[in-house]
Order: sequence, then structure tokens, then C-alpha cells
Amino acid sequence: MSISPKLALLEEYALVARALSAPARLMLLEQLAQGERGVEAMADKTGLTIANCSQHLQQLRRAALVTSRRDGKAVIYRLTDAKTLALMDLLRIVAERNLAQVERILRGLSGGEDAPEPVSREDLAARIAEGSVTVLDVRPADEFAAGHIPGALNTTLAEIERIVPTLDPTAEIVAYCRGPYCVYAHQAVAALRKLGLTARRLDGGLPEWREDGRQVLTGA
Amino acid sequence: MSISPKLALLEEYALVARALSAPARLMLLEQLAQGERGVEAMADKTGLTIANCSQHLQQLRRAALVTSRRDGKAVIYRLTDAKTLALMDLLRIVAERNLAQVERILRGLSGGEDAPEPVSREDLAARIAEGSVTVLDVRPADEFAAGHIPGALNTTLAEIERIVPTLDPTAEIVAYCRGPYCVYAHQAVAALRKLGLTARRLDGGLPEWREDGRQVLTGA
DNA sequence: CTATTATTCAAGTTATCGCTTGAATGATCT
DNA sequence: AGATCATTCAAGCGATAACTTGAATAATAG
Repeated sequence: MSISPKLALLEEYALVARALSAPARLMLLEQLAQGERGVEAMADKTGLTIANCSQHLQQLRRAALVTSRRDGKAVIYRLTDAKTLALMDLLRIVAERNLAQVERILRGLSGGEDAPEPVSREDLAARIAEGSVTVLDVRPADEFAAGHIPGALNTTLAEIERIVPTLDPTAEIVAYCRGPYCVYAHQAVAALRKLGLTARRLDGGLPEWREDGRQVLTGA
Repeated sequence: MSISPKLALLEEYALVARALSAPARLMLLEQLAQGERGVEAMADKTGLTIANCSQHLQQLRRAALVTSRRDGKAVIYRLTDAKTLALMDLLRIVAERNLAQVERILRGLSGGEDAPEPVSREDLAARIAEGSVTVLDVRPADEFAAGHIPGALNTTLAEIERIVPTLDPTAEIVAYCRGPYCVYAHQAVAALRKLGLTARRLDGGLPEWREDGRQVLTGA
């Protein structure tokens, strides 16, 4: 009941929003959506310096979007709970729903052509079961090893052409990556379609797939 | 898309979060959750200068959280859609769920005592139907006139003691205000309980009640 | 057309944020 | 204990945001 409890409360809510208001921190959250990580690993992936990365993570922790524990010398961060993921999702949905800017950026990724509708996770699961689809995981090999959709092939964007000849030409390709914040799958679909293949993007990425309670396979 | 489409996308998401990261703008959004408003009306309610208020509103519009239309000389702002409300709600939920700080502030409001659980809107609707409850609207009179729960009594925090003798002492009191961001109902419940009455808070405020599709009565 | 009213724009000031650098802490290994 | 590694802290710099003030724009009324 200091000067103004109302302002103090709003300040707390604003703190959470402010934690989400820097692209660097959204990148970190996307990393953490894949699974828990140490500071150095995240600094490598995102290109941030270690100190900078640590400071961003502390800001996320202050907003209670992430939690940390110590494991030997390392400090391991993880998303606090599914609510953090939900908040990121809603943020993305509002941004994409409302901002023409986002549309233009996504269109740029697909080389000017209209991107096809993404495949729902439910549909993909059904089509995997009947074997009528090739699943492509467009993430770095270490993230693939840490968990992927069973049956998925792993490739990077740079090497995507090398994998094309090995694919069943009759099966549609469904590409996925880290999740809705990640553009790898968009770019992969654009590249594959340019090569004349039938390709679509999965709605969401591995974190969402896992959140659904679907099977995830670990190991390279 | 020039240098890094990925960063450009994240920048857009961050823009939405940044729009939510100032207490002043959260106040404005809370106002707009009650219904559409002109700039001057909101400046009055929030205590911001008109120019400052206008600038905040433009920032919210850039993030597409609100939209505006012209009505004569006035520019009327409103929430773009229910998604904006959903985003505010989730922000609040994450903040309250995670931050001990918020807990302490709310506890301070209720004078150190534990506040009772809020009443769900569904329960309140049922109890209004059977007449076993006194509904108290703790918002300024003009907002009450613009729409309130049918049967509710209107009072301000300052005058709450004056209304007490007129109440049915056997009926529980349920207080509500603008919504989850608003602390009036918390304070009213604390004041009433200090006077020995049975009082609880409604879960959510008028915007949430309206969003549920429940009856709203207009007029003083 | 001029005056009036509501809102927006533009410039300037102060405070805050993000990033870098270099030193300090904490935990493990020898 | 001393050495080493991962992380955090602290100080400093440039960029950005919030708020104020005063002028500019838009729509209406006389």
C-alpha cells in the first residue's frame, strides 16, 4: 500500500511484457522451448556474448518466465512452465494476425510465392501412421539428436538439395523446425517447392508436438 | 528480409510485447476494455497529459492492439479484438502465478488478511438469479452508467461506508470493478470485511462478464 | 472564411536499455 | 590449497523510450 498499489501492480505486469520485448530474449526462449540449456550453449546458438546472454536470461528469470538450477559449474535454464510457452504463442498469434509487416516478411521467405497452408500436428500424426509422408527436420544436428519426430530425416537448409534425390518422389514432404518463431521450415518449404517438390510446413515445431503428448525419439 | 528475416520477424513480435511493457499503456488498455473511448476521456481517467496519452495510444495502434476511427473531431479508440484482451489476461496470469511480488502487493491491499477466493462469474449469475447476493459495482459513476451487471449497486471506495447500512445484512456481497488489472474491488472487499460484512470479489470485471455473453444493463 | 475543439506532430530533456569489457564469484578437479 | 571453468557482477557507452512543451493538422460551427 506504498504510494500507489495500482501502479505497483501494473509495473509487475509490465515487467513480464518487457522481458518479452527484446528479440534476443525471444531467441533465448525459443531455444529453451526445445529443452533446458546452459548459458554457453545458448550464447553459441544465438551469437550473443556469454555475459550478454547471461544478463538476458536473468531478466527472463526476474519475470519468472524461466527458472534455473545449478548443475556442477553450469547453470541450467528452462522455461518455468507451459504458461510461458502459451504467452509466447499468443504474442505471435496477435502479431501475425494483425501486422501486415509480418505477412510481408513471411512472404519474402517463400520467394514471393504464396506459401501453402501448414499441416496440423494431428494430420501429420495420422499420415505418418499410414506412411504417406516424408517428415523433414530442419534443425541443427544436435537439436535433432536431443529429440525429434520418429521417422523424420534431419538436414540443414544449406544441405537440403543433397537429400532431395534420396526422397520418395510420390510422398508429400512436411518440414518442421523449432517452432512458430523459427523460420527454417518456411525456408525449407520454399526451397523444396522451387525444386518442384510437394512440400508443406508443420503447424508449430517440436516443442508444440511434444506439448501435445506425441511421440518424440531421442538420439542421432 | 534484407539481412536477417528471422530477426525482422522477432522484431515484430517484440514490438507487440513492448507495447504492453509500460504501466501507462496497460492502464489505457484497461480503460478500452470497458468500451471505446476518445483520447481526452482516457487522459482524464489516467491522469496523463493529452499529448502523452495520444502517443501511447499510437504505440498501441502500431502494435495493432487497438484500432481507431474518426467521429467528427474526435478519434475513438477501441481494442482491436478479443485477442488483445486474451493477451492482457495471459500476461496477468503469468505475472500473478509466478511473482511473489504481486502476491505481496495484493496482500497489502487487503490489510494483511488473506483475501477469500473470488466468486466465479458463473456462480454469481446463478446467485443473482436466486437473489441471495448483493452485487456492488466499485467503479466511477460514468463507467457504471455505460454498462453494469443488472441489479448491481454503484458506489465509490470513498463512499463505501455510506452504502453499508442500506444493504441486506444476510446476503453476501460480491464486488467487481474494471477487471483483473483493477484494484478497486480488492480494496472494497477489504474495507467491507473490516466492517464485519461477508464480502468477496468477482473473478474478472465487467469486460470479462460481457465477454461471457452475460446481461449488461446500461444507464445510471 | 474564421474560430473552436480534438488530436497529432516535432523538438528537447532525462531516464532506461542493450551491449561490451574486465574483474569477481562459485563449483569442480588435481 | 591452487588451478580451472562456467557464470555473474560492475562500470561505461551509445541508442532508445517516456514525458513535457508548443506548434500544426482536421473537422465542425458560426
